[in-house]
Amino acid sequence: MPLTIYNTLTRCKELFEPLAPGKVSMYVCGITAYNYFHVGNARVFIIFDVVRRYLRHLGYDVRYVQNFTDIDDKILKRAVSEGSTMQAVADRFIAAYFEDADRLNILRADSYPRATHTIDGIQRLIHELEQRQYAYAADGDVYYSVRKFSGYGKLSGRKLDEMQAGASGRVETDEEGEKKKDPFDFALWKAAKSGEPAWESPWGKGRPGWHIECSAMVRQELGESIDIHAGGMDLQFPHHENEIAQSEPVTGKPLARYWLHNGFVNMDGEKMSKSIGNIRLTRDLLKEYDPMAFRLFVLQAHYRKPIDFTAEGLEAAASGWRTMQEAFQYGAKFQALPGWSDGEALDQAIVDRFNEAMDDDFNTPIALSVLFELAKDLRREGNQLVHQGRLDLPIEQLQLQFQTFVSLAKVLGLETLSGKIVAHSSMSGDLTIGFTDAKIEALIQQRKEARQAKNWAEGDRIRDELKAQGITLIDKAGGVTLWHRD
RNA sequence: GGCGGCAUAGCCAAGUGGUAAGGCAGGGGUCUGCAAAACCCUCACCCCCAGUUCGAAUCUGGGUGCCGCCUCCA
Repeated sequence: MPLTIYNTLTRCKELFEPLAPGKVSMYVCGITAYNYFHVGNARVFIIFDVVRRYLRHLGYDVRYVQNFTDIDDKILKRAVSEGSTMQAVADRFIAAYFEDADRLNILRADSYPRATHTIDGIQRLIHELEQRQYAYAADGDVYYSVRKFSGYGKLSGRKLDEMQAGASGRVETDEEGEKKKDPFDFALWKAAKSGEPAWESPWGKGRPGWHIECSAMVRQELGESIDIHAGGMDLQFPHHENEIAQSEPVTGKPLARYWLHNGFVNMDGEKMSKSIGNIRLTRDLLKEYDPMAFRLFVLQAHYRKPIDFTAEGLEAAASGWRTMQEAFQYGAKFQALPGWSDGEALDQAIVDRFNEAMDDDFNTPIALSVLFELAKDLRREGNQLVHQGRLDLPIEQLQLQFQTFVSLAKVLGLETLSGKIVAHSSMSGDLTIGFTDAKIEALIQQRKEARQAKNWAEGDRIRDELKAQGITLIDKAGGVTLWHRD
């Protein structure tokens, strides 16, 4: 089955066909750099990272662009309160973005355009809109004339008249409102206020409005028409609607063929918002949870549905990730066994099941169920090996399963980061080194003698001592004791 | 007021006409001096009512409940 994607623009699942065969251009709205990004942002980045990885897996050459908004009222506000500059604040949180995103195993974009580096493109676009009379200058500001664009509302499925009739709580009494010809018109360019960063322009000193940057950056980085444009649900209106309005009258082409929007992350059933004060920063979350556990948490629900962020849910995901980790770790044990070959073949039937799930609008919950089936098999065999010293399945089959597991997990960005996790988890690393295999064997022998003398207390003491060093004993029938490091 | 979404086991979550994936947690068992680990087994008729159909969690109508967008917000 070929890939089908739910397109917000048409409200249908559609067959995915890129503009240019074999190539995909993709733009994801990134952060406004005024703070560390929160878990809702993280969901966006994880989900579209997976979309990108899957497209690659299907053989597409993907060009992925994600912007940084580095001029904005919130950044300015923070700069003022810190006695810093807008650029310094933005630079700091952009650097932080990379630290956090890297930990979540989010692949680097091909390009990260910044609004302040796109001023020329923004001004050119505004100028073109003005020429076509989609924009008008008013006292140093420039506004987009929403009524001019017949397609306005096509993405979010609303009509201007209906919105106006019912807009609740809308206040249009500020001075900006007075300059607009229509309350739904929005700013493309804003006249400079004293003390704020500003750029020279045909309309006087000022700075870009809220939506124009993305239109300009998409055009500059990817061209006039792209394959996929993505972001959170709330960007549908007005942000993406406005992007379409700004771009399409100028280019005469659809801005994007497929519009994808993901559902929100709620906090214990409530919307995450500043006013409630329940914003959860990804950086803080990662102090408590393995980044991969969070990735698993996000991918266990379909991307278009809301997910509820709860401690219980995170714990469940962390347990699930432990299962997968064990499967990864047993791979190393299997590799050392005779019969493990150099091949990298995959189990095609399983790959097909995985692809079938992902082809259906990126159904990651089902894709994960395929991975869990593999992981549980691998874990059982691994345990069998450690506890019984034998395997039930032929090594060739295990190799196939393991390679398939690793390969498909990687498509979802689930990877063990080369032993780092293990190193971090052993708190008493120095002491562990002190316990050589020989010493462990000797202690086990002591314990065996104690137990034969029915000195259970001494036997348990030795077991506890080893446990404290991260060494687990497995007593088997016949007095044989196996052990392994955790 | 306008538009849209959701309601499946203790929790999370797939499934959109053919008799309920998967994860987490739980229960029972084997093994053990006890324990741990491991292994085996086990756990739902899908919010309510009516209808369509040989057959519905899945379609239609009605009801109830929850949520989102319309405002900077992922």
